[in-house]
Amino acid sequence: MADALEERPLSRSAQREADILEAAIHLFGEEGFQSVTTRKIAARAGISEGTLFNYFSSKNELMRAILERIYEELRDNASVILREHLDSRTRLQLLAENHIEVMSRDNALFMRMIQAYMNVDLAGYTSIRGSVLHKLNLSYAWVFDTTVQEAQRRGEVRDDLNLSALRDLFFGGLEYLSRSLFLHEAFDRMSERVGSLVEPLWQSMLPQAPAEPDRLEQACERIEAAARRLAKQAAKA
Amino acid sequence: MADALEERPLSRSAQREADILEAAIHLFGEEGFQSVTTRKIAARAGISEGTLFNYFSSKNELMRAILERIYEELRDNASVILREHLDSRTRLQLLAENHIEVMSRDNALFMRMIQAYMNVDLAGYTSIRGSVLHKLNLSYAWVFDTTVQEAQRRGEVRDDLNLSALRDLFFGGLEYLSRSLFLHEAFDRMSERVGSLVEPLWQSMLPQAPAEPDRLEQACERIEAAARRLAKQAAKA
Amino acid sequence: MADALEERPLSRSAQREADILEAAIHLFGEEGFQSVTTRKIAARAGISEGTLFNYFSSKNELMRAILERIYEELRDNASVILREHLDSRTRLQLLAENHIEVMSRDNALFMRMIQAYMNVDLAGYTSIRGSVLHKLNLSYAWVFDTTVQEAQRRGEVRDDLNLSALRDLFFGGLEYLSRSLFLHEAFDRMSERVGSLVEPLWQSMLPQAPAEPDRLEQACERIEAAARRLAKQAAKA
Amino acid sequence: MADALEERPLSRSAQREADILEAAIHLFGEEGFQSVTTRKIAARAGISEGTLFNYFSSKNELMRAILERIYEELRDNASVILREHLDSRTRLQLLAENHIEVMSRDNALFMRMIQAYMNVDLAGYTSIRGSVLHKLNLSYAWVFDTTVQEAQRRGEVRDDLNLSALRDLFFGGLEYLSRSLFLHEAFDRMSERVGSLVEPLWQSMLPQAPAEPDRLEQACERIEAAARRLAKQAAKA
DNA sequence: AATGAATGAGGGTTCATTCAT
DNA sequence: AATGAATGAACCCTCATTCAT
Repeated sequence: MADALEERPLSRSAQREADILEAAIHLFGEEGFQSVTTRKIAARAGISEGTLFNYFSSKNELMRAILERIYEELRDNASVILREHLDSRTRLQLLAENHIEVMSRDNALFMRMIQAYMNVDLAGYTSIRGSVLHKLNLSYAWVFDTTVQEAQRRGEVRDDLNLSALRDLFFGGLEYLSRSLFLHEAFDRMSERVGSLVEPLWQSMLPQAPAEPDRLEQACERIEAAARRLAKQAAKA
Repeated sequence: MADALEERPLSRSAQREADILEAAIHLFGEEGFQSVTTRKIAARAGISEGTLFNYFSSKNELMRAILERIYEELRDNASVILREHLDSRTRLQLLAENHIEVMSRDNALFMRMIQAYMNVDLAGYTSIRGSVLHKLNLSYAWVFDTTVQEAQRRGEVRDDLNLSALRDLFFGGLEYLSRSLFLHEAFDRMSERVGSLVEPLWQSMLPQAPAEPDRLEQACERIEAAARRLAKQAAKA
Repeated sequence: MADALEERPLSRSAQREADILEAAIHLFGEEGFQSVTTRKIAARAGISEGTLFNYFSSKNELMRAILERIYEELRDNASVILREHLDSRTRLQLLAENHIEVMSRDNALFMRMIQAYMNVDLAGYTSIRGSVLHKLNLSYAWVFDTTVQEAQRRGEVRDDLNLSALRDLFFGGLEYLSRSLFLHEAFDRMSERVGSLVEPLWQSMLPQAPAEPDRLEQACERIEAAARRLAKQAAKA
Repeated sequence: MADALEERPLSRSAQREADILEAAIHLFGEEGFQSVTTRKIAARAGISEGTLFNYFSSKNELMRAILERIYEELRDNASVILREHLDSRTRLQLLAENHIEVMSRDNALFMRMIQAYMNVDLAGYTSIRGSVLHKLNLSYAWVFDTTVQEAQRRGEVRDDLNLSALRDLFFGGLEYLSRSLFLHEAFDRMSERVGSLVEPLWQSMLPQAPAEPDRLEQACERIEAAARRLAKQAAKA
């Protein structure tokens, strides 16, 4: 009893739930969703198998709860980032770093849980649309949209951006980068790698359509030339 | 169509193998790798369960064969694209469209098989690196690198591109786009969506650092000036 | 009989375990290890197949448990024999009878389990040496060694016996005798047959190297001569 | 064709049969009866799976054929030994050595085949009695009986031997010795070990009940001494 | 005689979930 | 609330044997 005195004392059942989640997160990360049995989870959480199902009605539900927590954390971190940093470029960089950090943690647990969840969702003849995962994902992806839209309001980036495409590039690119970092165990250079990824995206968003100046010059000159010729012909006529 | 007409009939065993693959592809796409049993596959292929294992030594091996064939197809298509189109921008667009098409086919089978395979790889004590999947992936990702590098040789794009980051953005972005199309069953507008995704990438690769707004402003003014002149002359005429 | 009357009822799970063992022993004895399926065992024990694996982690483990129990029984019986009987010749006889009894029971289950276990051991990459079976065997064979060594200390048998060879003859001979009894269903004369087998062994252990007939003849004559002399002197007296 | 010219040409089918047996013997010895599949045997024999069954109607039949050959070899060797050696003690030694050699060969193939065969026999609800194995065994065990009986006729050993018990001791002891040698890979001292095993058996067969000569001598002397003392006392008296 | 593709009836084992205690 | 024994359907895979060619 005494050892919990200093902390906000979780109710017994809240503590149990936390224990189960901790155990599941650790084990899923270590061995993968399929390989981990509810028996192992219960054992690591220090409870009996039956009790586990008093807290989470199924193994899939446990997975869902974990995903929810991770998304919640992603959102919370994102809020802090947006609150503490005003510069849009910095915001994107930090959002990306946070995304990578959370995805890679616990032996890439998050990535693998998402994959497992997609399998479950599809296997169960459930449409992905309307699935819990989809909702979580939407509510989180919103922070990217917000950031870009605010940058647009400030005039930092172009107005005619295709937000959906940029979002796909951003999160898709980060997922691939995450796999790459995981593969090569190169997390020490994460921040730099993230920078390399965000930079081209950012460049493409800047107001100036990167046009080939020479071509623009030439185009202007051609129009002017045409105008001159027309003027001459008009004069002749 | 014509290219299949002349084919000699497959040998009995080649036909069986094709039947099994067809059945597996269909079922995996429909219900997911885990949910499909070897019994179901055998039943759909019209053979006994034992026979299946004469052709593919395990269920995982069957999955591997499917992945290999899809990667092979991706590479073949990519080769044709590179051969028939010289313009780098067009190449990227077509490579992307091909990627999406193959990924989305059969109820997003490919995407899901990759995920399933990663689970298998991670669950075993095999490192992903050095796994079959990784090799296939590498050999295919090479076509993107090649395309960009040739564009660099031609001077179409900058020399100092971060190839790895662009690759992650390209394939990662396509994967997310693919999910999105799949979700909204919006494949009719696929080509356009791909264009929206490739465009910012391409822009970021162009040699020109984004011009200052002033230059564009000036160009517009010159064009408008030319237009005014033309208008006046027209009025005279 | 009396010793079982007072026993407290087995706990539920201990009872289940006993049920499973009983079922397995019976079936293995009747049909052989390979032919008996876990399904059959579970059915006979009145449980589901899954439950069986809650008690014994594998079919092989079940076999191991049976072997262990039989060896334990052999050792226990042997201890009682050694405690209750001091005469070495009697000890050997009773040890042999006990061995035969246990080996022959349940349709020669024990003999066959050992063979099955050796197959398992050899098939796996485990060396027989160091295997569980080997340890059990060693700890039991020890009672024979002990008996002989005590006989040596008492001077009943020679000091220069080859214990290892005698042990092989003892247990090997008993195994063959057991097969023979089993074959001819001649267990009613078991005790007599065991005696015939132990006798030559015992004879070979006795201190006296076989004397030449002449020596024995001479000794008898000398004794008779002495007796005659005594008889004469007695007559004088 | 030409390559078989110099040897007594086996008919093609005889050669095939020999190939199959060779393959089976090698594989059974290496991996055990159960673990070896007919596929492996066919592959090693250089024939197709189907062909194997033209020569041996079942896998069990193949095992039976192997056992028969080994027993035949045992008998043949035994005949030679009896023909070439007249001394009974030497005969037993050589018979024993031959037995061990054949049993231990090919990774203890023979021992393991016998075990496998017993399982098959029992599993098939066949009585061991009347089984092929039993007949083979009987016809071979006959050489031991013959040897002992001839020794009895010559008067080398006692007339009242229990032949059955001695046979069990002989073959049973050899089987255990064989296991022991196999276990400790101590075949270099085989001949010596066999001697240690045969010796006590032989001793027990010798006509003279083994008595300690010294003790007999001493006893006689004591009796004589006692007689002398009595004589002296009687003389004094 | 020879082939080898096809068989198909199980084999042992797993594990999320339930429910009587 | 907590337990943990019991479930049982389903899993992937094996392999001796057959038989059309």
